[in-house]
Amino acid sequence: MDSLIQRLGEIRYEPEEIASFKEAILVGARYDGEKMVAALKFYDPEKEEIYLWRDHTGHLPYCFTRLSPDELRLNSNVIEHKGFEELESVTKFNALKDEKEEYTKIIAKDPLSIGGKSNSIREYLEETWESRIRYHESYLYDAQLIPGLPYSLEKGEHRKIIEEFSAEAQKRIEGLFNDETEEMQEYALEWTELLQQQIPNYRRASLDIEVYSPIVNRVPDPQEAPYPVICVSIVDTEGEKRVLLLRREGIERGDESILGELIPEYYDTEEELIFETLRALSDYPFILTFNGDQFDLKYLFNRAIRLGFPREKIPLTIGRDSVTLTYGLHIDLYRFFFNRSIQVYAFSQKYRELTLDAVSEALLNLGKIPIEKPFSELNYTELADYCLRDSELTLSLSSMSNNLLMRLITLIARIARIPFEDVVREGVSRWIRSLMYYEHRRRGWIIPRSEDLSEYKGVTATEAIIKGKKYKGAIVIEPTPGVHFGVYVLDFASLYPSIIKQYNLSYETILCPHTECRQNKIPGTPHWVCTRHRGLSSLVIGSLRDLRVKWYKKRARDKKLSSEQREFFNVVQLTLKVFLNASYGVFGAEHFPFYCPSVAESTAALGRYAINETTKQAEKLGIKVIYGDTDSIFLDKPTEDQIENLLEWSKDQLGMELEVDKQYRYAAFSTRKKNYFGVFPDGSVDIKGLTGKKRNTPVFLKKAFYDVIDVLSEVENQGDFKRAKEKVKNVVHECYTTLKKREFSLEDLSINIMLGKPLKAYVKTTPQHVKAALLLAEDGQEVKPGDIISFVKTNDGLGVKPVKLARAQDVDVEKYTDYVKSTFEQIFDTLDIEFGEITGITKLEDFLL
DNA sequence: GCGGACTGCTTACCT
DNA sequence: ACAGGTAAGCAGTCCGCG
Repeated sequence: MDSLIQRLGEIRYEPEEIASFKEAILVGARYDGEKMVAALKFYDPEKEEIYLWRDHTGHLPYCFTRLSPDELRLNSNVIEHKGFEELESVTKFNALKDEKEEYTKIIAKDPLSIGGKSNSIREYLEETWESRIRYHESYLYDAQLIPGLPYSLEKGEHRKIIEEFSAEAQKRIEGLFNDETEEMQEYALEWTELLQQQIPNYRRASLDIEVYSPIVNRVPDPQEAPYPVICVSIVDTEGEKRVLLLRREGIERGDESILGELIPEYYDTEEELIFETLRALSDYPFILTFNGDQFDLKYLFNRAIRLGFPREKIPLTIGRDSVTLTYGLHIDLYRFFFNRSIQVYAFSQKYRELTLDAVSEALLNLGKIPIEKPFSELNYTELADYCLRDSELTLSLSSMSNNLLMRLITLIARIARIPFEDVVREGVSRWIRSLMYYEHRRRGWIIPRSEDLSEYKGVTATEAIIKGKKYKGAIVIEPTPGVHFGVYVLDFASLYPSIIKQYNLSYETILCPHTECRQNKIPGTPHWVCTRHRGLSSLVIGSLRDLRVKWYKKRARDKKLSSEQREFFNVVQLTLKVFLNASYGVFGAEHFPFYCPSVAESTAALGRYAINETTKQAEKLGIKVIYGDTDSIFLDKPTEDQIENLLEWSKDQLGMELEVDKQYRYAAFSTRKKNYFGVFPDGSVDIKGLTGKKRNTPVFLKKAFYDVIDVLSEVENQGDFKRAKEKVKNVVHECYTTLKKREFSLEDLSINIMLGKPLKAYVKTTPQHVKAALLLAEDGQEVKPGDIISFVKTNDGLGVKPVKLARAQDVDVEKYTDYVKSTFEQIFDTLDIEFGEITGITKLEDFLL
């Protein structure tokens, strides 16, 4: 062990600090507590190395107060604070009041002297501004540094490298923004410049570890790290694959041929195994894991400590809920895939469950290696194979679709101005917060405290339909039940961002201080909007919206471009979509630093206004509106002229772009909102909100449901319904009788519901899936939030049993027939008119007779 | 003591 | 830690019932 500790010195601990480089991407930023300066990490794509650059400009942490320097000098807690450096009088623009103000900048020697400890300077002052911004971010904003962009370094001075983009492209973009203000044009050009820069290849490796556990189904606690690490796999972008195994007594080799060319490395001691792992980790600029923050790297670190490695020599830094590398960057894919915005908008909900198996199965069509035996009983080869697959999957997730994931991270970093490791660990509201902070610093605006905002802008005037919500949201138009042939769906392209742009919404423009603006009312609210200045968020969100709609989305579909170019434009438009979709919501989110419910409320109110006015206009033109939700209206057999007319009207009267989104051969509605299906001219089907589609629906019912949909997708006209009816009847009848005869397996009957919180957090009620989960827990299985509980309905006991613990005779068939009935009623109700007139059948029970 | 009406909780979905 | 609106099933409570 002593010699190993000695050899720890061989492991590269930090990136090299060099005086010059030609081109490297800014990827990381942190505060160097030892040297007391900001430290930046740059990635050189040529040499595939990380460089360190420490600030030498003398930049220091600070915050602001409204006290004058003289008043402050009376406060000895501040002036005599050991971290106090100096005071400086500054003028800042207060956008809430639309006037300049004098502030005193309190400069400190280190970030913790400003805030973060009980005796920090901000604790001795009643009011401080900008004292809660993390130092490394504050540094980036002040230096106007943008992560994700290439820089050069000469004699210790870095410079942004901007690759000129073609004069032609520049002209075209300018052309698109001809009708906009100069300010808007500037923003559009700046964004494009930022987004079009090359994204390099990132040299990276993925890591996965396996740990011995004496208890089956129990993952050892990474804080304690009580048991040995028995296997480590590392796979990199150059194609190298390694598996490191710990020799243990009584373990067989197994058939190594299943590993192909790979030769596992065997280690006699765990210390050597961990040493080699740490050495390998420090070889790569980027290390990818799947849940490494919570498990793999945390376990490695704590295990290393436990084995006697000195903390300061281990090339890992452990945080409250993250583990970072001292040399490279740690990208935890679990954190990124967990991000709702990424899940929904970047990957269109292709994966639902947040496990490596589920995510890779959904995105790569390849899952983890199934194992039947407990971990401790696997032979070396089986263990190696299993562990290797996890690393391979993790790396593949970052490489698929031409490195989509790495590109997304880079682009988000550029827009939000945050380091890569924060992109992966933080949510969209933090990204937008960062972008807003950057803009404030650049403009010399003081960043308002949330108290400042709520003082003037905290009011809402509408009442939400849902109890407990803060204001009224979108409207859903009551559907006209029945089958409608020839339906056109029109929608507003990014409705809320369009509204924010068009109506100048921003925290400083809503309820602004000028009396003459009070006339400029938002329909449906008592709020008014500024007529003097363009709002910051209106400008930022507006320019991003226009770029996405007018440039990136169009180019992503431009057949004149190579598929590679199109793909790039598509990644950019996806990234913009993530930001835009959250841009309205954040203003209604309390934890957002620019929380401004009046902005959110006004946005929603204008959305209702737009849809209501459009509906009125459609009806004026003689078109029947059969449904609508938030930003869309469904039209019954409109003519080309009528559509054209309505689109024109919207552009002229609302200033917003209404588009034809889709067209259905027919669409079927019941009386339920958010619940319909539509058949496209090519026979494919759009299903919205129907029970049969939901992920908790048992397989047997889902299958019957999709069989029915198949039949209905073939219906071309009213006349076809008669034959379709017979087929549908057969399908449902078959399902019903098979159920009655108990011929479905338990798996077919299982209901799958996700556990939303820890079992003990269910204090108000005990839903069925929780009852089932409690039975699993009793049986000794680990159950945690995010797990999908599979259970069947039973006659005995609690009325439910986990599939794993149930027997066929336990099943409550009656309960399942209710389920069948309610699922198909959603469809039958829509067909009521046609079916009903012929047979008088509306309810399933009658239908089956 | 039981059952129907009602409210609230929970999940999954829609935009 | 982006928002609100809707459907569905069930848990739990209240109230009436001579």
